[in-house]
Parts: sequence; C-alpha cells; structure tokens
Amino acid sequence: MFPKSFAVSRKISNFIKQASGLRRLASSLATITGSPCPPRFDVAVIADLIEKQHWSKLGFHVKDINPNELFRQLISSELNPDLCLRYYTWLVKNRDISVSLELTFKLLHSLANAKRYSKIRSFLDGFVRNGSDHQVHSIFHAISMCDNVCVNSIIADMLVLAYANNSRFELGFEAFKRSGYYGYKLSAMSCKPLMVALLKQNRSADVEYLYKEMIRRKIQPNVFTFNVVINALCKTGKMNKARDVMEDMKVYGYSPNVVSYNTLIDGYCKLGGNGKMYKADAVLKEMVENEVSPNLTTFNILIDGFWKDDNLPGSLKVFKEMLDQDVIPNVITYNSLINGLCNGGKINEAIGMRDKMVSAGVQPNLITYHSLINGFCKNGMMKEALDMFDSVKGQGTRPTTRMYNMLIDAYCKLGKIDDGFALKEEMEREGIVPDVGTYNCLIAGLCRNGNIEAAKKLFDQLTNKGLPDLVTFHILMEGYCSRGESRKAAMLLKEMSKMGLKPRHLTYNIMMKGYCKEGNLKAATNMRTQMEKERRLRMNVASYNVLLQGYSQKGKLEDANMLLNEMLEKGLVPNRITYEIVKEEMVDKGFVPDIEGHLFNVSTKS
DNA sequence: GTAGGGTTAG
Repeated sequence: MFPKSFAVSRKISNFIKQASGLRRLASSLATITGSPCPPRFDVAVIADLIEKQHWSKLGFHVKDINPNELFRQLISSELNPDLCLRYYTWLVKNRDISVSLELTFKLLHSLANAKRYSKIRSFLDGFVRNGSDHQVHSIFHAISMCDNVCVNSIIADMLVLAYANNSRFELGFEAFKRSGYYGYKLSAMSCKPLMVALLKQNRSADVEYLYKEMIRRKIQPNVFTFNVVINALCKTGKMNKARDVMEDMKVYGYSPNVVSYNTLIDGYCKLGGNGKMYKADAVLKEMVENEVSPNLTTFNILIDGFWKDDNLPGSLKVFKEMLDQDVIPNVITYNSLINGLCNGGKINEAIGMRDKMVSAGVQPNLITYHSLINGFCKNGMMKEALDMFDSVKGQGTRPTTRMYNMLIDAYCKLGKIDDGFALKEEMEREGIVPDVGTYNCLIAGLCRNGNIEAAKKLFDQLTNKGLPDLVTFHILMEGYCSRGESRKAAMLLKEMSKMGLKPRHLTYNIMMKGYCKEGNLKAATNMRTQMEKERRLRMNVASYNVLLQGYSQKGKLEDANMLLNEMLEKGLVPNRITYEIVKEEMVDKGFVPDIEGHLFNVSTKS
C-alpha cells in the first residue's frame, strides 16, 4: 500500500535535499563572490499579504529574507507599485529599516510609470520633510538609473517642489542646478516657489540666475515669475535690467500687470539719487497709457516715495489724488503719511492724521504707534511719547523691545540716564527681554555723559551674557578715544576679534580718529596698515577724512596734500566733510592743495 | 501666488 507513496515522498525528500544543497551551494558561492542569491518566495503570496495588510503574517513569512532584497524583487516583479509603496512604508515605519536610495527611486520610477503622480508628490514631501540627509547629487544619481528622461524629469521636478515647500531652499536650488546638468526639464510651477524663496532671502543674483536658466532651458515663465524677477532686480537697483525683463514679458505674450508696474515704481522710489521720483512718475504715466489702473498699492508706494525724497507736499498731493479717485486709504497709507509728517517735524499734523484715520474707521496698529512715539522722541516731546506708550499698554497691546529702546534712547539723549535705566527695569519686570540695542542705548548715553566707568560695567554685564555686538564695541571704543584713552580702545579691538566680531571700516576709522586726536599720527598710520593688510579693507572716503584731519591739524600739510591726491587717484569722490577739512585746515591757512578746484566743484554740487 | 508702511545704539 505504501511503496508508491513512499517512493513519492522519497522523491520529494531527495528533491528537497538537492534543493537545499543547491541553496547552500549558492549561498556559500554568494559569500565568496559577494553576489546575493535570490531568495525563493512567492510574490503572489506576499502581494496578497500586503494588500490585506496582514503585517504580522507578512513579518513571519519574510523573517528569513533580507528586506531590501525582497523589496528589490517585488519592484522587479512588476508587482503593482501601490503595493510596493505600501511595503516600503511598512519597512521604514514599523521595522525601522532604511531602504537604499537606488531602490527608493526605483519605486518612484515604477510609480511614475503607473502615473501615480500624487503618490510621488506626497512621498517626496515626506522624504524631504523627515530631514533626509541624502546628498542632492546622490539622489540625482539614483534618479538617473532609469533611462526614461521624461519620467526622470517628472521626479526631479517634484523633488524641487518638495524642497521648496519644506523650506529646504538651498537643496532645492541645488536640485534645480543638477536638473540642468542631467537635462531634466522642470516646470514653471516648481521653479516659482524656489524663486520666491530666494527673493525673500534677498538673493537677487540667484533669482536672476534662475530666470536666465529657465529661459535657456525653455521653461516658460508666467506673469508671476516675471514679476518676481522684476522685483529682485528692482531691489538691487538694476532698474534697466528690470525694464528689459518687462520687455521679455511682452515677447512671451504677457502684458505687464498692476503688480509689474507697482514693482517698477517702487524700485525707482527706493533708488538713490536725483530725479528718482520723476522716473517713478514716468512709469505711472506709462501704466495709465497701457490701460492698467493704479490701485491702492500704487498710491501707497508713491506717498512713501515722495516724503522720503524730502517732498512731503508731494505725498499729500498723491493722498488727495487717491481720495478724488475714490481709492480707500488703508492702514499702510496712513502710517506712511504719519511717518512722513513726523519725519518733517510736523507732529501736530501727524496726530491730526491719526485722528483722521480713526474717524475713517481705520484702526491704528503697532507701526502707527512706533512712528508716533519715535516722532515725539525725536522732537523732545517726552511727555507725549510716554502718554502714547501708556495708551498702547492700556489697550492691552504688549509694547515691543524696540518701543522701549526708542524711549530709553530718548531719555539718554536728554541726559536722563536714570530714567532710561528705570525703563529697562520696567521692561524686565514685564518680562520683555532687553536686547543688545537696549544696552547700546544706555552705554552710549553713559559715554556721552562722560561716565565711561559705568559704561564699561554695563558692557561687562553684556559680555557675561555673550551679547555685545559690533555697535557696542564701537560705542565704547569711541568713548575711550574721546577721552584720549586710545590704548584702551585698542584693547577692545583685540577683544572683539577674539569674540569673532570682524572689525569694519568704521572700527578702524574710530581708532584712527582716536590716535589722531592724541596727535599720534604714527599709531593712526599703523592702524591704516592693519586695516589694509590684515583685513583687506581699502581706505574709504571716511578713512581718508580722518587721516586728513589728523595730518592737517598737526600742520603736516604736505602729507595731507598727498593723501588728497592719493584718494583721488583711487577714484574716490571727496565729500562735503573733505571739503570742510581742506578749507578750514589748509586753504584758510594759506596752503593750496593740488586738487582744490576739484573739491570746489564737489562742494557746490552736493 | 507676485507689489506697499515703522523701530534704538556707532
């Protein structure tokens, strides 16, 4: 009865023996050759377990199989990529297994082939968000393992977007560049957030690069991207280039919109130099000619531009114009006007404007109060400043550190240092943390009052907190210098370098001025050498002015004359202060410098 | 979605 079945089982057991022998052989070969032996498993069974999410069963089933290896097989077996993704998630989340970049992107390639784009998008979002520490170049290498450029482009594009959406702009920028090297075509949709982020970080040159690359790679920009580029160029004063981009826009079939024009107008307003408002006005005319209506923002830009160009009547005229055109002013409009009025010393009119805004139903905000309190402070109206400060507190608005700093500075400038300190204590009681600025105002106040010992004490307190900044050092150095204690200032110069604060032009100018004041021209010149040789900072006009004053006051007029020639040879333009020094210390004393005529031209121009 | 306002100290 049994022989047949016995024979069968013998066959089976032989087969198993052979098979296990082969497997042993293969695995021992694998250890020798290093090539893995594909483990035997049934894809259908595993797929079924994944689909039913029977994870513990799956765990048991695959316990002897290398998870990465199994994953590789699953992807190669043309198993539904959704199931592969599910298995991947389980591996990473529940079994804490990291999957190689190559396999990860193999998965993404198969998802892309199955057009599971939203799954790739959310996958990459998580991949980037969880702080993947993979290098961008390794990722691109993994992407390039697939030959399909279209699929790779889609993945690269989504990667750039994921970086941008997760504020990993540096990596996003690198991914953008690498996409170019690999010839992957990105979409304008992914480039835009990257561009906006770069703009927000004031990296205008990078925005410009991105734009040029988009054009080169034939990624069609849209109105928004064009406007971002225009803004980046305007922010760096490259107005002609900004205009060129506006022309490019037309070439691509887009008309500049109100944002494009506003950006350009604002660019001109914020540009230095003469006639900027004339240019801003010309753009305004141009936009109207092109049938783009100015909006609230346009008016706000102009109002702010005019008073900052010392043309407060211009601002008020624009304000009237906007009311005539039934454009409703907002809090920005009023804040700008109030700031302009305060700046022009018209405090009462500023208060009037505040009343006007309130009756127009526009609620003043923190910026309004900042402007008004600053206006009071700058015009010696301490009582009014404090009253407004109290009313802010009374409204339940928490005053800011800077608001306190404005008041503390105002007290100090009135010589009421004690009141300044009282305010500092008040802010500490209120739990508002004094910052370097608070200390700097007080230290400067003490120095001005000649109490440098107290200033140094406060400085030491600040040092214990690890807080002093370049300004703190400058204040104290100047304090010492003005008392004829340049040596102590020089000690501070060493100390600041130790703290990792890099001296600037101003730092050396303060030192040179201190030495000159003491008549120690040799030390002043040494300081110059230190600045030029050690810091590679070239003499600027202010530095020359300091030395010029030092030399001429000591009667070394020939040396002063040489300094003047030297600065001119370097292409530096003497300023009003240069002229005053030359006139008072040289010309009035009968010495005519070589470049007197040139200086005269400068002084009449400015 | 892209444009506009304020803030001390040297």
